[in-house]
Amino acid sequence: MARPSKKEHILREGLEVVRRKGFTAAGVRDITAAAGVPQGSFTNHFTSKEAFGLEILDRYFADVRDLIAATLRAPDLPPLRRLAAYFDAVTARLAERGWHHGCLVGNMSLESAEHSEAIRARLAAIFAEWREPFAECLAQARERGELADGAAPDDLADFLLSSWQGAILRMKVERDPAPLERFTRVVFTGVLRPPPR
Amino acid sequence: MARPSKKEHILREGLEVVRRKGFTAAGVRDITAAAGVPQGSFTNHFTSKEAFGLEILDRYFADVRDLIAATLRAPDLPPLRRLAAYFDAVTARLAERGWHHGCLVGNMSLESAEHSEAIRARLAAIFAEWREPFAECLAQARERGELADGAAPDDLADFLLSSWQGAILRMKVERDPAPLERFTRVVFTGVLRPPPR
DNA sequence: GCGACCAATACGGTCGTACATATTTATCGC
DNA sequence: GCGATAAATATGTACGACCGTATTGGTCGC
Repeated sequence: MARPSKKEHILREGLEVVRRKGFTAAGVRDITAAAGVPQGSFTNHFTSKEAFGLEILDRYFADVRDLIAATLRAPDLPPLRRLAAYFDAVTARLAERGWHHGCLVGNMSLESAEHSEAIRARLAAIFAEWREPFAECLAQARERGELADGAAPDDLADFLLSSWQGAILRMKVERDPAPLERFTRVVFTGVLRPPPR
Repeated sequence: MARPSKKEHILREGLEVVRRKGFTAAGVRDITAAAGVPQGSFTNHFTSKEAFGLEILDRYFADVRDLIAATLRAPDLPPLRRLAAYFDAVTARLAERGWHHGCLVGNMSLESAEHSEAIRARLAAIFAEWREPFAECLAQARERGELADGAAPDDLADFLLSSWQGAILRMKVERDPAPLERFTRVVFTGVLRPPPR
């Protein structure tokens, strides 16, 4: 066929640039410079910047899937513990970036969903997939009698996912983990309470 | 002084353009064109685009203050009713825009907080002020025995505010009010429950 | 006539994208 | 084995448009 592609390299470094600067503000030249490739390489691998945006979204969410597998689907933990493990793991990753960059999915939701119908649709699909492991966890918790009656697991899952995005938003503004900690505190003492007995 | 300034006009129309396109993507020429003024007028009234951004933030939040006064501080409603009135009023405004544009504060939090320290600081101040009427409402509800013990009013207020931003984010992606409705459903049945008796 | 505002134009730089050409490599006929 | 071929990738450069900002002079009201 042909020689080894630098596409992966562009995606990896480009994702990083977009996380730092935002999708609109990150120029094609910023991306290729970070990847150490000439400008033309971008055109070769991506039909447009929008197409590139779709690919980094997929790449980012693939990583989220791994995180979900390691936490929400952990085999030997009770459901609510798995939930807590997920939020803790994300918090640790956000800490690595000094509470600066937040979540690519959330960032592009507010920045790019309006500009591009393709990106908006992809984001919607991502959120739909994202909800499932949460809903499963919550359903299991209720089944085991560890979660009081209340909203349906699907509703609760979407609520947690959305609210978590809101907490990350606040974290970005305050550059401080307090909003994340407040989230887990309120959620695990107020929202996900055990049934009365 | 001098002849009537077009600054207000630029701010009003510019705010609209920024809400539609995002702060980065909205060019100075877009703004002046929407206001029907020549380009130079922008330079005359704003030392930079960043300064303009700070002013539209203030302008936007002044409107939020009015909404708060009309709902969260309504004299003749019980506290939790006032909370619901606030979320309903915001939902009505988002509906006017076809669930497209979300909240300027949230948008700039994810898009511009990283680019400009001045904007980040202003956003933090806005959120701090925003929390107060919520915290008051919640404290009153607890005082009147209409809200179960749990998280401190300050924590709960920030949690609600953040989570509401998250719900708006999801609304923007799905272009549908379902996330907003889910928010109020979960919050008013699960988070803000009455004390046991 | 002075200060505040309006108006027009221009600057240097960057944007996303296009394109023509060169280089590398897997595959296949032989 | 081996050279030809075709496909995929790499590269360098250029386009036209737009970016935020600056500058200059005109115009109005006090």
